Amino acid sequence: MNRQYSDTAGKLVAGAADLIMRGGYNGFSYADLAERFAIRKASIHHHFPSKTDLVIAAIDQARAATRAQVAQLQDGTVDAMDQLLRYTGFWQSCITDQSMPFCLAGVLAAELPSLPPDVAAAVRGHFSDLAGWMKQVLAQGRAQGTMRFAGTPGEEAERFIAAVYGAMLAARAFDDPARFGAILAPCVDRLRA
Amino acid sequence: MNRQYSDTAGKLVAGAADLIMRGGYNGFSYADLAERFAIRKASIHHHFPSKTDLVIAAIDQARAATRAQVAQLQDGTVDAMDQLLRYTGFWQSCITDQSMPFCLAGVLAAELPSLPPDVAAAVRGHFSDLAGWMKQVLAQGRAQGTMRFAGTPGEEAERFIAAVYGAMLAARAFDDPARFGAILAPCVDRLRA
DNA sequence: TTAGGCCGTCCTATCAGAAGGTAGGGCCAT
DNA sequence: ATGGCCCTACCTTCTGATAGGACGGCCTAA
Repeated sequence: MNRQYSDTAGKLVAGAADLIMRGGYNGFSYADLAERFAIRKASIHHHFPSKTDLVIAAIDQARAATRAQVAQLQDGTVDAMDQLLRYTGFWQSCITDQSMPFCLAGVLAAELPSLPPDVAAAVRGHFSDLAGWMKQVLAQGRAQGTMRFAGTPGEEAERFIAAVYGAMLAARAFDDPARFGAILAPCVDRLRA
Repeated sequence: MNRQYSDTAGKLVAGAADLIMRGGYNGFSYADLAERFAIRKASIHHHFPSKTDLVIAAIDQARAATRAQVAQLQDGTVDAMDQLLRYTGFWQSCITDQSMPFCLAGVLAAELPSLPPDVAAAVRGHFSDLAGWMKQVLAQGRAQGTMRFAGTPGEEAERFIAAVYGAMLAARAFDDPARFGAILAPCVDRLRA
């Protein structure tokens, strides 16, 4: 469904995502990307006419990947707490091996007010996706009796998401990948029924 | 001690800080700043020869302001829990009235890997300051018997800081200043003895 | 008192390089 | 022969930065 991209276009999107994770929207240029893939700037413009097209494609790809991962977890065989643990574990390993040292949308969210409107909308879309999924997981956990928390699943989802992104920022600011898990562990434990 | 700046230089630092909070390091230029204060770009270079000088000055000013605020709270008349509440309350009001919609160092932390090394060092310095202060507040709160938490004050400080920055990011991502306080309230309550 | 020099501030003018982007052509597989 | 892909060759605007000069305030020496 999201394989409308040629090999090159896919490579470019992935490369853009990687650069954005490290330096944000204004932290990379077509020239950077061109150098990385030994291609000309104009060729990138062939696939993505403007920079916002490229960045939105990168965000959309991340959203699609998340949706795919979520769909896989939602076949009913994985219980709510495990879904949460896989989510945080996924990020822990990405941060540790530096393959994805930060959430793409997280970096962009930090500079939201200065982003082109349609990029900003895509970023907000990602957080909306994420909040929706997590709310559902928490509701399921409570219904299954494996989770316990005060307030609504929606409120608790907001809090947990904030904790995840705060932990990411802390891991980056203190230059210590292990801090991500150290910060989140008690948050997860607190949800245990 | 930090009033080595002329009026103009101070204005410029404040303006730079404001722009960075909204768009990050690469999200503003000397031209933006020049236009805002109806001054020429070259005049800014007179005060701050390079962009890193300017940005470091902005971070240093923020750190100095924090230190001053902390020193005021540490005269012994304000108990630990109140210090924490004033800290979060300060940010809540800044975010709500958009006067300081995000922590300067927080935005920069998101793009840390791509920052000039000396800017990155200043950013890490801010987080180190903050962690040191909060650890001390938490230790004091526990000693006074007004706070209770598992683990060391240092660990708990890391978690609380992560929660604060996560809440900031959530407020920005969901475009809802009230979310900051809503997310932090339970974190504060949890510390109450 | 005032002439001289100096310093801090801000200016005009200019620069090299990077930014995002466009026009148009060649090559190759269908 | 058409369409997709990538190229060379440009263009414009922005970016951070420099050189050098104008102006004013301030201190000092005559």
